[in-house]
Amino acid sequence: MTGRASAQAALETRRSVLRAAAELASVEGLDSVTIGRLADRLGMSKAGVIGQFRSKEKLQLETVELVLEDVRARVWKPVCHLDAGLPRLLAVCASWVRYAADPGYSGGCLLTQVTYDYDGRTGAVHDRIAEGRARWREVLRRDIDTAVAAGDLPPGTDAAQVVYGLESLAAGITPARLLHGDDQTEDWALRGMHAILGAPSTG
Amino acid sequence: MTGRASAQAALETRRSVLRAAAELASVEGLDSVTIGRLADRLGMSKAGVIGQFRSKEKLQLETVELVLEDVRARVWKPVCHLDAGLPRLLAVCASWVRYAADPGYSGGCLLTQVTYDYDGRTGAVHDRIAEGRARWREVLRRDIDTAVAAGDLPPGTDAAQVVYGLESLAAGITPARLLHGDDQTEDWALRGMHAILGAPSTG
DNA sequence: GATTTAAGAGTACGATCGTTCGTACGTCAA
DNA sequence: TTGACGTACGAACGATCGTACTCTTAAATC
Repeated sequence: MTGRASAQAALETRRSVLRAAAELASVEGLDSVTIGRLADRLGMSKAGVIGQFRSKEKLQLETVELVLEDVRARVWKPVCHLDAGLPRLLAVCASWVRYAADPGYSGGCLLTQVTYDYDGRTGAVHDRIAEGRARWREVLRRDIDTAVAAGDLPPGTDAAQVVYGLESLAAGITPARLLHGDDQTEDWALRGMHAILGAPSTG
Repeated sequence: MTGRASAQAALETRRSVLRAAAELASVEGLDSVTIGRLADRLGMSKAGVIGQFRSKEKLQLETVELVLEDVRARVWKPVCHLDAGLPRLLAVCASWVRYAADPGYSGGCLLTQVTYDYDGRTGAVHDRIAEGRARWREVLRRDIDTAVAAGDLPPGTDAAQVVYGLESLAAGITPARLLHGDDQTEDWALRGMHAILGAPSTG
């Protein structure tokens, strides 16, 4: 059997490695995260870093898993208890843009970064990102359909088009912030989302 | 003096290197473009590849310059002769999304790729991208202001917000296409832009 | 036709990449 | 206390990175 204290210490190590990997990846991209640099940054040996995972790709995948969980916890979880349909959609948009504008990584929202980085590649990371995004789209689409059924959105609304607009506006926050220093990105994105959803934007 | 024929051959080499670099960068990102892989792909030696440029960063910068020129030629140039204001804005949107949906690189629009890749970094590539995007924003903003003055957009229109919406919708095309295989991204983006600009979307 | 010039090949350099090995140390069960 | 187990280390592997050099070769100028 695995010892308890050592297992907990190992878990602690995993988390610190993943946290460092996420921070680094947000700035320079997921494949600029090298074992050696992580080892240096953490004061560990390369073997100690990679030993927790079995390969670099596994480490990358776990990093993706970490950020997906982070988004789920900070964007979806605070609003999932609300009434399905437009109310929850508006709340999702608010927490979404808030997260994107202040994700806790110095290189901006890591999910956006990895999404645009791996969209054109093949492999496990691409597939995982595509799957995660597809699920998120599904969540949004369901609430859009509910809103249409409730009469909160016009009948005949193209849910896919609405989803596209929302995710594009959310993803635009990071480059606007980091390339131009825009500090109103959260407002811009949220107002755009409200326009799409037919909600009045309070000044 | 530089010979004419050899200089032309060298220029040919430059272009083929840059074209290969752009194609590779669109898929795997600008810093996955290594001298060795370019040399292999082009059937050249590493020295022959890098000899045209003085360092890898110079090659990266010239690749960025190439794609900026490409966008200018294929997005802006076809519509720049139109009347300033809303007419030209609508035409820009059309050629913009058309370009983003079919940029000629197998990894999607390279400008979008590099933008989201380097937004959080420091260095010459980041700075050049930021400068290019700032100029593009300026072009858009001017036509928006003209449209407002002409009464084609409501007075009090927030030009920065409109610009943000347009560039976000354009940038959303690539991941939607490549991650989910969406083939209606051009429509989605264009309709979203028309909604922002208050133009009716013809079905 | 001889001289000059530059493009590109070839080779090598030190650094770093991801990965694998043997080993030392600490923790648990027996 | 002993034995088994797992963590993390240090060292080393072959491969590849960007760059710097020499050398060949072909074109341009005289």
